[in-house]
Amino acid sequence: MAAKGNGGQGKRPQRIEAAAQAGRKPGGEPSLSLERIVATAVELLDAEGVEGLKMRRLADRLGAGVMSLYWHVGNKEEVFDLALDTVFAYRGPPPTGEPGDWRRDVVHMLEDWRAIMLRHPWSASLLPRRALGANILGRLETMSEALSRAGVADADMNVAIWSLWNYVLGATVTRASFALSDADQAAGQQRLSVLGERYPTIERTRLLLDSDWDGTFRKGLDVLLDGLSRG
Amino acid sequence: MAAKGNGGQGKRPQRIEAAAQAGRKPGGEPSLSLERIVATAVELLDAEGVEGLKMRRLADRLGAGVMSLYWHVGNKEEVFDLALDTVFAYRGPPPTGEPGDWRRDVVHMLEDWRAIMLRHPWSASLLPRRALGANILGRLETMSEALSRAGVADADMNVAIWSLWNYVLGATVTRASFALSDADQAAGQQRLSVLGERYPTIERTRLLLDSDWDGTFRKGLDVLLDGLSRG
DNA sequence: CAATTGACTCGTACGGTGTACGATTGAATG
DNA sequence: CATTCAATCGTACACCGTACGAGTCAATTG
Repeated sequence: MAAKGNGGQGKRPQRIEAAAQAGRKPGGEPSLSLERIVATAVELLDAEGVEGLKMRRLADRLGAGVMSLYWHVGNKEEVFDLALDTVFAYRGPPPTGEPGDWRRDVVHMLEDWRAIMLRHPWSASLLPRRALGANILGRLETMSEALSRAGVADADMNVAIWSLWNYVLGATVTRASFALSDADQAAGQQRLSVLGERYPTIERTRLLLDSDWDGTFRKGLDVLLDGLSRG
Repeated sequence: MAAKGNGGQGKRPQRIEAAAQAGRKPGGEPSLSLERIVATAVELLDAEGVEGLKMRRLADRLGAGVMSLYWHVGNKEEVFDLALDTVFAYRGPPPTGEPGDWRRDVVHMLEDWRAIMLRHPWSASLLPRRALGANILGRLETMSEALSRAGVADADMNVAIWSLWNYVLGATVTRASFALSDADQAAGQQRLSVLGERYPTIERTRLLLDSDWDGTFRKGLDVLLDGLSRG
């Protein structure tokens, strides 16, 4: 009730069907379209971050008036939803290798997912507060199928799926957040000076300093997969 | 560079020290104070969510003028940072039981953390984009110590810490996001109708429907702890 | 052909936001 | 009393998302 959280598409009269026949500039550009808007939104998010996405700026990049966007989009929230789900499209594992290798498939999908979130850091911070789009659901389905093939019983499926899901989401969110907060060196240095006194174990293990994020991610994932497939 | 990401406190001239001697209302209220501001911000966040926190509304609740806040706070971002870290304070495990039970300590802390995030759902969605405050670092330290006691070598510590951390963060973020998006029933129903065709495995395991979140969380955590303590 | 429709674009305007700036208050200090 | 300084607050401004309605053109219809 607090959040508007519009899961399905709204019931605006606009843009029921049809595309591209009227209203192009004298130059001859393809005019506006939902695809172009979303693609540009992703560009802008990549370049400027979540708070850098303003409707006016988006319209500028598209060479259009601000209000023209609202024929296609409804509101700004919807732009976020669409950008998020667009970015999470999954092409599936490469066909090389044996077809039955469920573990390879799962790892590939999760690492692909993580790579996307690291390439588009805004997506990690946006995911928590948006409903799941088709592409995200598709990834869940893909993972469920693979685990089913791996012999995980339906009764244990929820634990398995959510454990993996949570792990990847958490890993990426953490990683993205650290990459950002380390950007300002001054604060980092200041943090270090306090570290030795108040957080001795953290400092000893150099937890925040030279974590091998990729390796750590893989190892933790292995632990999880071992435990889950063992039943 | 995209985000301002002010890790440490700023260098505003205001509020270096001192508190409470001047400027109270004729009534005799304790006037303004950083503690009161942050506490009220948490109240407001609990009641209205992230986008419900406006400086004017916060000032109203405090019976103060809007700009009075800015003597204490710097900007709105800082209010978020402070509210977040305040909420994550940890009192430590209950002293009952044997002192050496590392696993109980770790589980207690993680479940406490998760409970907090579920009680304050905004905190889960805010955590991804903010730097770690003192209380969050404290939790990392507590966990490191417990794992060290458990016999985890320093070399393996990063994997252990981050795996657990990621798991809890992901689990809570996911949980909070689902609680919100299921609030609008209409969209949920619509999603179900599509589910059977496009996502058969999801539907068969009733993944999104009757997940036992608490039980699932515990089981996944056990898998992880088993694997990690085994080395 | 002219008239109508409807997809699409966009300028203007409005209410709401965070906050810069300077005026104001009142206790503490000389 | 005069000065200082912590603290409060009203006004004003730039910027935001977007409601509203007018404008443009291709396709359709008579």
